[in-house]
Amino acid sequence: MVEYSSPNTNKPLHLGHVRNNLLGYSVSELLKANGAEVFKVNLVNDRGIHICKSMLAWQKWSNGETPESAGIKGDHLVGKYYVIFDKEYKKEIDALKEAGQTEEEAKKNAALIKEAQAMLLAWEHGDPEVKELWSKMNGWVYDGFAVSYKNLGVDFDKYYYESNTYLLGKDTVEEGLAKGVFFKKEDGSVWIDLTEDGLDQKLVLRADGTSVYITQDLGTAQMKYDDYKMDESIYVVGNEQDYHFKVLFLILQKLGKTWATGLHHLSYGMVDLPNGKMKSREGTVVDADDLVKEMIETAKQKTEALGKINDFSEEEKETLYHNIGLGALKYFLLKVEPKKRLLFDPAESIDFQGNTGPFIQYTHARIKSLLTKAGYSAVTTTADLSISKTELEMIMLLAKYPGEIAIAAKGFSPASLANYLYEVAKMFNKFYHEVPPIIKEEDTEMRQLRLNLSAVVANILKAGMRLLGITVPERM
RNA sequence: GCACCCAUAGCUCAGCUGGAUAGAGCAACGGUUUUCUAAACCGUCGGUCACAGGUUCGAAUCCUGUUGGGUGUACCA
Repeated sequence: MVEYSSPNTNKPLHLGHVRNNLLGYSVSELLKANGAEVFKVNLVNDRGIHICKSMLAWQKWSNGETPESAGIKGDHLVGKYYVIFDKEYKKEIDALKEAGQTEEEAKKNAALIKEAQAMLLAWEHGDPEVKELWSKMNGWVYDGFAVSYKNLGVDFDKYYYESNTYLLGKDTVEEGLAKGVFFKKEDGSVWIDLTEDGLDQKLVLRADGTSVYITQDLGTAQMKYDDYKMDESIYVVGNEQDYHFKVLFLILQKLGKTWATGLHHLSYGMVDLPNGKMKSREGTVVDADDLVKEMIETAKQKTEALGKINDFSEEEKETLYHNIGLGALKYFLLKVEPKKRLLFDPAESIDFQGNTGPFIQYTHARIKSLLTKAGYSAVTTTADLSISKTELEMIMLLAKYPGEIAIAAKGFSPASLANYLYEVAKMFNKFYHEVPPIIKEEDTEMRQLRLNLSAVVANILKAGMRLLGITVPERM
C-alpha cells in the first residue's frame, strides 16, 4: 500500500503537494513494475480547526459566494476564506496586543479563534448546521482536487477520511495498556516510554480520554491493515514528520504487530523557493494549478516557436502541450533524490533542454519518426555484424533497464530511474548523430540492427517514463 | 539542550553495496544543418567532493569530531 497526497481540505494544493503526489504515484508504478500488487490510498484530512477557520470566514464574509457564482475552483475559494480568516485573526491579535496583552494571550483570546474552536466542538457534537456547511465546503474542495489530480495524472484506489478515523486508536491504547507497553499517569493520560530506544516519553491518549495525532494513526494503521492485509505499507510524507513515524512504527512493533516491520516512511525534503520556505498564509506559495497551467503555456510557446507540428489538430496540440509541460515539471521534481530538499526558482522557469523531461520525450519522438519513415518491422538479425563502440555501450546500457527498475522500486526512489533514462536518451542521440543515415543504409542486416536498437531505446524510454507518470509523444 | 537530515563546478543535480584521471545539465565561449526532427550533437572553461582526524592496499562513499544549513523535539495535526 502506498499512502500519498493526504491533503487538508482548507486550501488548494501547492508545489509541496505536487512533489508528494508525483512521488507517491511513481513509487506505486515502480512497485507494480517490480511485481507487486499495489493499492494507492489517500488519507484526507477533512476535519479540525483549520477547516473550521475557512468555514467561519465563509459564514461571516462570503455573502453566500459559491464556486459557481464566483467562477473560482472550489478548493481555491475555500482557500481564499482560510486566508481571510488569518488576516482578520491577525487584526484582532494586534488590537488585543495594543490593549496590553502579550502575543500568546492575544492569540488565545481573540474572538475569532474562540468562535472557530466553538465551531469545531459543534462539529464534534454533530451540530446539523455546522455539519451541513462542512459537507458543502468540503464538497467544493473535492471537486477542485479532482481537477488538480486529473491534471497531474494521479489517482487512488481508496480514500480514507479523518472524519471517519479520528476516533480510532483507543482500542489500540487499551491493548497497549493491557500488554504493559503503555502506562497511565495519575491524571489519566496514557504514555509510552521510549527512552531506552533513544527517544522520549510520548503521550498516546489525553487525560480527558481524547485522541491525539498518534492515537489516530495507530488506529488508522490497524484499520488499513485489516482492510488490505498488505505486507508492505509506505507513507509518503514530508521529512518534518520523521520523528512521528519513527515513534509510530516503534509503538506498533512493541505492540507485537507482526506487520509493523513492513511499514516505511518515504520521507521527502521540503520544496524551497529562492527566498526560503513556502508559507500558505503569507501567500509565498507556488500554487499547483497555476504551476501546471504555466508549464503547459511554456510548452505551447516553445513548441510553436519550433513550428514542427503545424499539421496537428487543435485537440492534438492541446494534448501535446499538456504532455510536454507536465513532462518537464514531473521530471524536474522526480529526478532529485526524495530525501533531499529541492530548490524551485519560479523566475528561472523549468528547462526544456539538457537533463529534462522534454529532452527524453523528444528523443522518443525522434525515434518514432525514424521508425515510421523506415517502414520498420521487428525482425531479428542473424548476420555477424561488427558494431561501433557507441553501439556497444548503448546495448550495455539498455541491458541494465530491468535492474534499474528493481533498484528504484527497492529504494522507493524514482530519481535513479529518471537519471538512467536520461543516460539512455543521451546515448541514443550520440549514436544517432555518429551513425550515417540509417534509412539509407544499404546493408539490410545492419539497417535492421540499427532500427532494432532504436526501437528498443524507444520502448525503454516510453515504459520508463510511464513509471514516472510521464507520457512520451509520438511526435513533437 | 537532545535527535534526525543535508553539504560534490558560478547555479541545479548524478555518483549502486568503498576501486583507476570525480560526472551531467544550465550559465559563458566556440563549432556542427543540401543527410533519418538542431527541444539535438561536438569542443573549451570550470571542483582542496564543507573542514579536521581515523579505518583501509585504496575514501566523495565507512567511523569520529568541527562548522554551516534545514527539520523535529506540543495533552496541534
